[in-house]
Amino acid sequence: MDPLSALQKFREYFERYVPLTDEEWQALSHYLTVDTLKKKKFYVEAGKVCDHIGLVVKGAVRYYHVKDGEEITGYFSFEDEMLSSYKSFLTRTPAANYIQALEDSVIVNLSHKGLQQACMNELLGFKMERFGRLTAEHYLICYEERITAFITQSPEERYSDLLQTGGEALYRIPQHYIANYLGITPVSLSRIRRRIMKISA
Amino acid sequence: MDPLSALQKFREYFERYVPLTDEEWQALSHYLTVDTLKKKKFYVEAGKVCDHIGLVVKGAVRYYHVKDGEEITGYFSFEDEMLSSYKSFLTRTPAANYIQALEDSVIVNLSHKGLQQACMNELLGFKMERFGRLTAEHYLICYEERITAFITQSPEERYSDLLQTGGEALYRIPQHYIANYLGITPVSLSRIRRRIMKISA
DNA sequence: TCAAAACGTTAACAAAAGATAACGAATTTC
DNA sequence: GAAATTCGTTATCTTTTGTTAACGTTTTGA
Repeated sequence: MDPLSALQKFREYFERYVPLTDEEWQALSHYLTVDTLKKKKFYVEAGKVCDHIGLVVKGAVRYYHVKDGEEITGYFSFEDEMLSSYKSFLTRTPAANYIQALEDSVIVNLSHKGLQQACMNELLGFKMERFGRLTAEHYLICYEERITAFITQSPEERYSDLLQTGGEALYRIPQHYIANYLGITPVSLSRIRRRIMKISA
Repeated sequence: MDPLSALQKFREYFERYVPLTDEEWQALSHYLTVDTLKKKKFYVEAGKVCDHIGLVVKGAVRYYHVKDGEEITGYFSFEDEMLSSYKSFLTRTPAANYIQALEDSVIVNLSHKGLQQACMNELLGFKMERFGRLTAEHYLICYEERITAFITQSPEERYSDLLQTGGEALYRIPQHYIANYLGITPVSLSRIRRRIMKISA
């Protein structure tokens, strides 16, 4: 993936929230970098401050925590999704989680400093602020729904729903990561799968 | 609680995120209403669009879903916290949940239309946008942490943590609501409480 | 004020999930 | 291309949770 079409993808993503003039885009793109992240490499590591926010233009990453020496995967970002350890990025405190590339990936990054400068930019400030609000709102809604699922649904229901809504991206993820995502063990997910198989068979 | 000091509380809350001149506050307060919500009355009902966002100035509310005829409590807002059925408010779609007063409450409200007007207001627009972003980010972080707890912790750990961080507000809430909040049944929470009692005794 | 409803706990049993280990298959790595 | 690792499933056993029902207590509301 060449840098120019990567940047173009970022522009398309941004303009889904806030339209830009060519001049504004010119100014904004100044603050962006196009980076590659090889499989298994880290976008963020626990204990370090996450200094950027990015858009996955190609590839996929997983978010995970380490508890009692075990990795627990909590989330994924695929093409056309933002990624960051949001709390760390927003509050400038050390991240509690790792973000690691599941595949060779291409990411368009905006550093914390770059974002600050873009927000102070006469031309861009208002639109950056608006983009930030809409992005935060978007994830707020996603998280709200996920919490609701934890409270109102059984693991089996959560998995069934995920199968319906998850799309093909699901098949790129190892089962035991999905189990973590659902809040259960891999062994338990395997049993749920067998139960569902029998019903639908 | 008189309306003026209720509004003053809203200003203080707002200025924790974005400072205002007296003139700006004058303009903003124009869009606000001070409402009372008697115990058991609804701030929002499932199926209806949530048309406002508010600040709890006095009292407390609970958020709940109804599934298979059962109420499942997912969240609470106490004094000095915002409340809204965010997804419904932001996307103008019917709410999936109820919000009900746990106590007689006083709420400073901003309607969707009021917010829009405030955002278009020459004087206020930028600051409203910024307040919206910071508020969304605040809840984003809260939700992120709650999801992490579901994934990485047992119900017992979640309850222990809640006891430490929850403060006195916890004692105003019936146990079975807390059980729902933790994603378990009231019976299960009762057992967890007994286990913890025995350990600390 | 008094009956009704709501609440928290406990018991008994069923169902589900966690922990651990084993196994072959697939994938990775050198 | 061979050895090592990872992965998904299954089995066994233990622990936890869910379900239902009962009970005394507190709170609510007419």
